Amino acid sequence: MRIATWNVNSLKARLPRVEEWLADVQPDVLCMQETKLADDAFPALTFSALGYESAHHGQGQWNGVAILSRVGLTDVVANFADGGEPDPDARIITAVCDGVRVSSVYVPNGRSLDHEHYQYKLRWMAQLRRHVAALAAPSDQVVVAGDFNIAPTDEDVYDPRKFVGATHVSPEERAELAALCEWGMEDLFRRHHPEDRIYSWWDYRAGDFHQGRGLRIDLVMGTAAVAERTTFAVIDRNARKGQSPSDHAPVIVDLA
DNA sequence: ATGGTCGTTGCACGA
Repeated sequence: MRIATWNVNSLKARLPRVEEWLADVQPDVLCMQETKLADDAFPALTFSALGYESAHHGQGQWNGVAILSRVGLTDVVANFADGGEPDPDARIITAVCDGVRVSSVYVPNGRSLDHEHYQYKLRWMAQLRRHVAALAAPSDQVVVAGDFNIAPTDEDVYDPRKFVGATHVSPEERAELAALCEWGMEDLFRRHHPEDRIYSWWDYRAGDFHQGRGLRIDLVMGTAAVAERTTFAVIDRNARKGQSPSDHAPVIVDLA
């Protein structure tokens, strides 16, 4: 099973690139973020014609998450399932695909450490853990994939000096991610690339992509039962090149 | 050293 995550930064703007990429890469499951579409504008028929079932949780112009699958798509849950307050933003959708419970997540950006949105980000990560725990046990096959807006370590940042005092790298955010690992999840890309400095997001400005100035903030987290099945992981930099790319590249993980 | 681009929408703002 090939599972991937991609923040497409507007599915309306990116649909041609996504279609081309699906045909090329042939993922079995794709988690998308920032579709920026209402549910009734989601191009389900386009994906159906390509062989994919889909589930979308959108709100219109901002946010929006989806899961495509050609290996089954059941038990769809939009928003959090922990019984707490629902997120007013469309940032998480969950489904079961061929025995793996998959969540597509778009973690709040945080904006700055002194911004209210940063507190929202920290609360969101805590609720994500309650959501996962409400639906599954650490011994189950569980994947949480998406744009976490957190670089797990300084190895995931092109120049950590430039991010002192910024979001995406703060100890509090990293502690939230570590807590997900303590529950029983692992960064599946890192498992296969323990030392490589490889990024998944580059600012559109200033030629950051071509200058290698990026962050690895798009993650595929998986429980041990999934991690043991992984044979390969890659970040598809080619998808960040060419005409009208997203500012994020897809992360791809293969399971035996 | 600074700022640089996209996407949305509407005539800024979020990332």
